[in-house]
Amino acid sequence: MKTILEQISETVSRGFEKAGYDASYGKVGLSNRPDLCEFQCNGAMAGAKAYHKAPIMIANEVAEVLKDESAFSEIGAVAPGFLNIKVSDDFLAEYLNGMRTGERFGLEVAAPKKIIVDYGGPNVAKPLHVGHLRAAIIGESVKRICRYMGNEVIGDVHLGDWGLQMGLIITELKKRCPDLPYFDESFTGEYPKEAPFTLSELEEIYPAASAKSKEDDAFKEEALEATKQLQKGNRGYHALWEHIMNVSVPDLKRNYADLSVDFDWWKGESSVDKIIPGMVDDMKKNGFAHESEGALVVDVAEQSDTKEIPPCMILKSDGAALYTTTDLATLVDRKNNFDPDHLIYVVDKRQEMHFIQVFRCAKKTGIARKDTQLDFLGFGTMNGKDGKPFKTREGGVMRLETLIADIRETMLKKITENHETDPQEAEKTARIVALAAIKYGDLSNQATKDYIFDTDKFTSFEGNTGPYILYTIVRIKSILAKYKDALSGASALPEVIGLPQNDAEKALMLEITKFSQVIALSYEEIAPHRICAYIYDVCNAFNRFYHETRILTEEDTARKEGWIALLILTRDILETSIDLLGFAAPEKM
RNA sequence: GUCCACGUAGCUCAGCAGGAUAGAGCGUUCGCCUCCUAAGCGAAAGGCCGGAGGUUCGAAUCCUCUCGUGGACGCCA
Repeated sequence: MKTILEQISETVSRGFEKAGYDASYGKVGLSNRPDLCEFQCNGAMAGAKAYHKAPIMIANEVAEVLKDESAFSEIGAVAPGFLNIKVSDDFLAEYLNGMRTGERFGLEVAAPKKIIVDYGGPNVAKPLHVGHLRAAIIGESVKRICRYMGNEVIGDVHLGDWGLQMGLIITELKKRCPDLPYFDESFTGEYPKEAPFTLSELEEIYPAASAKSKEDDAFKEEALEATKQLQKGNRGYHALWEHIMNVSVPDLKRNYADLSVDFDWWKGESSVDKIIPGMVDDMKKNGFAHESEGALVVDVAEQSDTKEIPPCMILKSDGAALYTTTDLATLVDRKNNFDPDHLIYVVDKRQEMHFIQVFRCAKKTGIARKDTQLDFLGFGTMNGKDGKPFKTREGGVMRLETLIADIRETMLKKITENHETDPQEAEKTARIVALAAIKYGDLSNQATKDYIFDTDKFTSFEGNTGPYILYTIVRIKSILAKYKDALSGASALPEVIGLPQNDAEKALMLEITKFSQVIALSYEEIAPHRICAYIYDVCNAFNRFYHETRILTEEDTARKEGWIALLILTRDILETSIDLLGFAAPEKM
């Protein structure tokens, strides 16, 4: 089904043609003067020059041609040359009924593409902290949007499980427990099945080792060497690495599940390690890679660059792989396993340079096809109320679990304050609302900008917040539930949406019609915040309508049934939209 | 130093394939519950869209310069 703007534009374009002008001037947009009209066309002013005619004359002629058009209840020319349009009730109701019966509410999708969204990047052995929140939330939403648009989409967590942090942990462990068999080079037996550390010990070991390496050069040297040994296949180190993974990954999975974030692939840097030697050889053989300052690099600077782009480093001067190496090898792996048309990296925007290098190198060396779309969606920093990076009161990095627990507690308090509820039920609802508060709070901002994580604001039921959205959906559900209860036996819910009965109802209907445009735009721009803005508009329109209309007590059955059908569509649109953002609504709250 | 992003109401943010009077929310002030969840709705006050030029019939939106803030600039990830 064509979007409402497309349909109206087509009609107006025909009008321009009939009046003797080029059809291209008939493009219609949303009105920016809702007090005057619902849709507007500015084509007459654009065409004035070409036709040497006053814009108002052109607009008048077009309006005259279209004055009997059944889709419009009003079309008029206004100085200096605007065409102001209101759609007819019949047209609007017909459009909504088309949405109701159409797949994806009439949203048209293009031929499916294969897309990989890379949006995790947590390091194993480290607990998730608030820095991982944005990647998870934005990436999950992007993945769902891509999928909704009919594409085949893979979400990959892309674990940091192969770099220096593993060497650091191994080295620190060696200092603490040198007698473990993993450090005995002559040991040939089987290593223990149980890890020599617990999760919380592991979480303590890494920061300790990291801190040590910053002060102690010898320790850092050792860690670098251990990293290299691990990558070379040292048996004991590899066994330790497996322990680290076995202890850490289940915990990561649990944390992501808590956020309703899930990945199709749990691959990591380690899973592409075997690819690296061959890839590097190819780059050398084909003349892409050369030595520079002891390291192996590929030049990626281009003539048109306005700044210097350093070469893409493939191997460090000690021969070890690094970030770029594994990212490139990952591209090789992904091509072999999935052959994606499009890759989207949801990563902190400070890593932009790195990805420019990787993308250019991949294209240049043929690791990515020339027509593969490589996108870097860099997100901004999550700041505290003071405008500085989000920290705990003590100034440390806050664990993600702690943050989520805090928000849940706040929500639980609010829910129990306002309503008497069963404690278990309240707990469940609090979890759902808390997730909405966090995710909506993040996604309603443009991803690329820094934003302020304000707990008080996000958990509020007032304003543009997750809880307000859920509250509105619950209101709708509540009416539908009551309506259903009153229905005799197995009668079906009414389906057909009727003509709007008042301004508030028409306004709600008009908001709903924007669905296709909004989803398509948020997909094109990879911009979930567009969906947030849309949802908020729909909720406001609904609440206004709700306030003016007594639905359940309406005596005119046809009217009432039309409203129920409209509520069902509103609910479905809202629930579909929040699902694209990565959260859901409860039945009651 | 070079390059990039951002600067919109007291605060937090939309709007940026140029259009008619720049929008929300919070906060402030004032109304509205015998009625489907008042966790709601309505209204008021609050702006030289950082500054200066330019392109255009028309600029918050495009271009140039300038000031301010943040970030990136080869062996961390």
